[in-house]
Amino acid sequence: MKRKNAPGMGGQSYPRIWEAVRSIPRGRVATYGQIAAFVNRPGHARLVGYALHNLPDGVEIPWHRVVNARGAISLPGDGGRSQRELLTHEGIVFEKNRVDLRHYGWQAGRKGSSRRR
DNA sequence: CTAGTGACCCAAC
DNA sequence: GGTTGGGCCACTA
Repeated sequence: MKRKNAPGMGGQSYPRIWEAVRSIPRGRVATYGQIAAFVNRPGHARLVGYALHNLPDGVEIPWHRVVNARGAISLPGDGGRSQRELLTHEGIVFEKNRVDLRHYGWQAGRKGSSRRR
């Protein structure tokens, strides 16, 4: 099948992901899976990571509000530390390099039922 | 088209 | 509780 594998075109999914991330309210965090689902791409959490890595500069995107399913920062190196600082500044409470998705997670509002392992 | 990679996720040891 | 491995699929060269 003729696939448009032309270089430079890349994924149009990126803008969508950026918009979703931009939709994250302050004081809240979203997981890669959540964003992936938001753009109608269930299971493609990696794509979100790709998009964030290819983040365009000049646009205000709260990428620091995006964490992995465990509520931890995946970005290694300095970026991770910066992200923690930013989130803490937003009012997010970090528990040993982890945030409580029950309270800070986007769409968090689940009662009681804990879904973990 | 093939091959390699990855800001992930989950199950198992 | 942390560590290892495999899988998934999109994107790049």
